[in-house]
Amino acid sequence: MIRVRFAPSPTGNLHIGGARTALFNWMHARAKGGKFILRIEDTDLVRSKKEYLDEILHSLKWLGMDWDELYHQGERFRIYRDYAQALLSKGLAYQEGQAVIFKVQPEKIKISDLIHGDIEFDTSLIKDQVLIKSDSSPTYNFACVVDDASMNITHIIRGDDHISNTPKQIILYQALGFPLPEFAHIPLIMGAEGRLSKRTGATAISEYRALGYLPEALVNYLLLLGWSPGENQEIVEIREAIKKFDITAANKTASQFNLEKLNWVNAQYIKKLAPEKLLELVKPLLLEKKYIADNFDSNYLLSVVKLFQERITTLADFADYSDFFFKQTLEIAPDARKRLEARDYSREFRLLIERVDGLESFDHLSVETAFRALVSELKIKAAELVHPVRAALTGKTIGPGLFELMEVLGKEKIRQRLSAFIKGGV
RNA sequence: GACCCCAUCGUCUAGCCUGGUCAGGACAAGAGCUUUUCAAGCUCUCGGCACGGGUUCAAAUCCCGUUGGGGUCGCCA
Repeated sequence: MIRVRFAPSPTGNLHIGGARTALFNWMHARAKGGKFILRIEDTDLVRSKKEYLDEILHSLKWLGMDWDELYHQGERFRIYRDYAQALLSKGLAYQEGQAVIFKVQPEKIKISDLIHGDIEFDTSLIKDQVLIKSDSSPTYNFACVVDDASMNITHIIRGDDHISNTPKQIILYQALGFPLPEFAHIPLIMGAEGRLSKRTGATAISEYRALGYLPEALVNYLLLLGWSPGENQEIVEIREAIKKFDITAANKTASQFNLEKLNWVNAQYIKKLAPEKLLELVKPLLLEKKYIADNFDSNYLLSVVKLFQERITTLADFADYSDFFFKQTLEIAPDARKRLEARDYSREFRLLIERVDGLESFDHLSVETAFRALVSELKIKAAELVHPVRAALTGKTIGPGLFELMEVLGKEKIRQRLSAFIKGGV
């Protein structure tokens, strides 16, 4: 039985790199019918915080990763002490004050990493290792080995940055008489300028959630960083990805996080959504912005959603782009105002209101027919009236097709908004 | 500095193991089509095997070195 683990430390949020490590572990377990174990490494008594733990758990769930077992190192100090005691009695460790320290013997260690192949280390370069600190808490490497062994972890899939911890851990496996697991060190995710940091963009998974990225899209993108489903495939559903996943096929090279590509993946997922589903996702954001109330007409909302589904990159875009459908008083963007002030459109707007009001069946087709008839009579190009009308109705110079949005907006709002720009009233 | 890891378009990657297909795709960028705008979509273009040696009839692919990048050297995890 394959058993893997993700072992976050609740001293910060779940970030992009951690999520990818968790994902590769989870994928490996799910691909091979194994178990995915979550182990909270909260041995740092000072920096570990409950809020971080909650955030990590929530982010993992949001991304769709479920775990089969959950452990907290904070509840296992007794176990680490006992193993340290055993090493003490075997004469493999010594005490220094309250601390227990492992005596490192010089030897050559060779591991066969599932991703990197053979890696050799010389332990004479490693100094004696603290197992139990003076405050009686275990060190990372010690607790990690004791737990990985006692939890029967078969594959340790973790970041490249742990390669140099590996020999330190292997000598502990040997001293404790534990069998060695397989190791797979996956490359790190970098930012544009070196390390991925908050300076270069969002790092926490929760930030991406708030920004309006879909978990499926984020997972898909993360998967593409260091692994490929093959056959030039970019968009891959998680079920299919699990079938194809093979940890030994993961890349060795560090990859750079690229927001543009994430945006593209996210837009692809949004486009694939059923409009009703997109409505559900977008509704909380509109409620939060007070654009709508809880009992808002969902047919109207659905029509608006359909208008924007193909043109948004994130869920947050929706609220920004579609505000004019919900706000009572319109904000006119500077470039839209310029359009409206180019000349006096009072006559055209007045006529358009009349035509629209007179329409028996009101949909984008009939609106367009009426509109085109009007511009033809006025002997102007459609575009000459389209742009100012859009500006007056939406406060923007960009957006969905004018006639489609007019259909959804309705006669009443069209009349109100156009009137606002008619000199001397209607 | 020591030790370790890595090296294909600007970015993510396929190809590498089992040398021999114009080095393929995606994002971004540029152009065009479409068009009432912005997107989307479609078509095209630009652009890469870090460098130097070997091995071989043949090297992105195997070997060595150089350079470059990254990681680690805590009683943090």
